Amino acid sequence: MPRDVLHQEQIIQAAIALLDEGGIESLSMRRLGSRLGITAAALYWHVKSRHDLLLLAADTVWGRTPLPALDGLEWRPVLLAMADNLRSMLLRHPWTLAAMTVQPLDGPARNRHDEHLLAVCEASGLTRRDAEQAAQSVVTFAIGSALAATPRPYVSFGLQSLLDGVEARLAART
Amino acid sequence: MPRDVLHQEQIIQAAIALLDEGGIESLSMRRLGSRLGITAAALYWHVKSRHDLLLLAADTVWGRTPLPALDGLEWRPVLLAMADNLRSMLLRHPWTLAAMTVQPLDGPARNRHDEHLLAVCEASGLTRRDAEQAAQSVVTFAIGSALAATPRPYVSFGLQSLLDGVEARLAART
DNA sequence: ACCTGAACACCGTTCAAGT
DNA sequence: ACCTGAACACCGTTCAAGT
Repeated sequence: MPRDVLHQEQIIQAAIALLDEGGIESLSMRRLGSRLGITAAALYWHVKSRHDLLLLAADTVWGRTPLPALDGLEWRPVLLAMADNLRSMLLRHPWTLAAMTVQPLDGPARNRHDEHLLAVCEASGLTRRDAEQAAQSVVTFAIGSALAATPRPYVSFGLQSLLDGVEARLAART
Repeated sequence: MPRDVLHQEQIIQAAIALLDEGGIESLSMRRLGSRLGITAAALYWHVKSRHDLLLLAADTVWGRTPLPALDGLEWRPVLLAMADNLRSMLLRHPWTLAAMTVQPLDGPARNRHDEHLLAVCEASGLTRRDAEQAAQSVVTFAIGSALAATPRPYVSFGLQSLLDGVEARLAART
């Protein structure tokens, strides 16, 4: 188990390298194997399938998205930063978007990111339900901006408007 | 040209059928050919490549998204309807999302949709620049909601908040 | 436990050759 | 103008067999 986990880790890293270089098409079991000095068939000892490996790779890069500290007082800039970090990670690894089209991701890293976002929204004073919706809206917009290749100033406009709307809802409660 | 265009049209329709049935993986030139009673190689007379065919198919279904009339007075419900129509089209043909990851779409149908959205935003009284940003924000959110599999009530929250923000910007101008 | 070799059932694309 | 056949260089996955 310790040895095997290490191998799987190596395989995922090599897969990410391949994906970053040539996109989703360039991840083939044969190519990946030869890069690791191994047969394509041998990969199946460590990984269930190409499909599964892709999901593992996607969750891994998701885990590289920085999560800003929660102790700051302003929730808006934190949300903006998280959206921007997520968007730029998705643009840096566009194959993650392709991975999402084959199956909704919910690896541990992705879940940790979602929970962090939710925590920020709750800290703003929104009700639990509104915070959940606000958090989901932010990821939705960030993911959409990557897939739709939305230019940065447009992203900023959309996010600001969204948060303005959320803030109005918040103000209406007090 | 008349005959050939008809053939290309048939090929695209058959491709869409295949894609709707089994997703992006199930569109193969060989399978498509055999469904049309033709060799895979023969398809290349009508279509440049599989990649190209996929983009043609995506633009075709984009063209099936209804565009609401512009004569209504309320821009908000029109925008909400357009976002909802787009989202449900994307969910009905999830392979369009995969197509977007291989290349930003800009077929005629897609462009017509974008222009319609822009026209609605401009009719609201926003400046040209703000209208462009608002329109882009709406597609971004709709596309994101399909890829992120955002549940419908969450989509509604996000879109309402976004439009609240836009409306505030509009009110500030007058 | 981990890996190889060979096999199966596929791919996209090109291109000479047919009609 | 439109299509076929054959070929090339690939795929993912399984599985007996090796160590």
